[in-house]
Amino acid sequence: MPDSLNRMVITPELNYDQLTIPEATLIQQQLRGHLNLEPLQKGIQTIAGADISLALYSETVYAGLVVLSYPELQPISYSLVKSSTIFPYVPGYLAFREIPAILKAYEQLPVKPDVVMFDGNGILHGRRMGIASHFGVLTGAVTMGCAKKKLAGQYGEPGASKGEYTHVTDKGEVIGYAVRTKDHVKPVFISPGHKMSLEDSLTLALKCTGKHRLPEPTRHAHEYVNRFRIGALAEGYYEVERWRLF
DNA sequence: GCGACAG
DNA sequence: ATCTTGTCGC
Repeated sequence: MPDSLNRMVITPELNYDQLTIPEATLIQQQLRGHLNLEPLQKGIQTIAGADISLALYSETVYAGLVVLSYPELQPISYSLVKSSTIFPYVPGYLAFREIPAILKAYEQLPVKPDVVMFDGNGILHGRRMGIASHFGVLTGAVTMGCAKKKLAGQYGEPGASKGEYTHVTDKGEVIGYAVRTKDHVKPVFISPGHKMSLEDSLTLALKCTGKHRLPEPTRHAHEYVNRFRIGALAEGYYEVERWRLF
């Protein structure tokens, strides 16, 4: 890999805007060699959801992470950062468009979450390097993906009840799951990103599922960045206020 | 060439 | 993803 591209992979101040698709593909192939899909190594006490919101035809992106307590799933802190991107949305290369902004929000967190769940895929990707895996390898964080639509592979329709799931396979290997998180609602696509196993991602996704289709981490993240974009929340790091009865 | 195609 | 209005259901 050319040195110029290698710097793009390890530099804290990422700038993917000038990359061509062939160069981005090379970076994904390089990062793939550092993937770790072994089982979780420690207990989980916090899990964050990461997402971005943007206005149509605008290069401004509103990124954020919402950290939840686990297994209670109550928001305890959040980080919001306004940034910009010109890298277009290209299926299979979402990471190059969203990671720079999400990384800034992540760096703004004084205490990192035990797991980060992305609105997108982990290894459920043609080159096994979706945004969750890309971010994980880049930062060393434990990550997983939860997409609302299938990006790659084949799968059978899971049963209609909440909790039922099927394998998503590609080229003979299981790369994720189609999970029914709510009765009679379209399934979501779950896959490990980094530092967790396929089974870990499925277990965590189900434990993070409440009364909505989307798991609590990404559901809250989506809600927060949208409120940030419309001006209801300001950029910065905050700890959620709570009314305690003792 | 044709169909698929995260956000 | 975002743009949009109403509508059906818990």
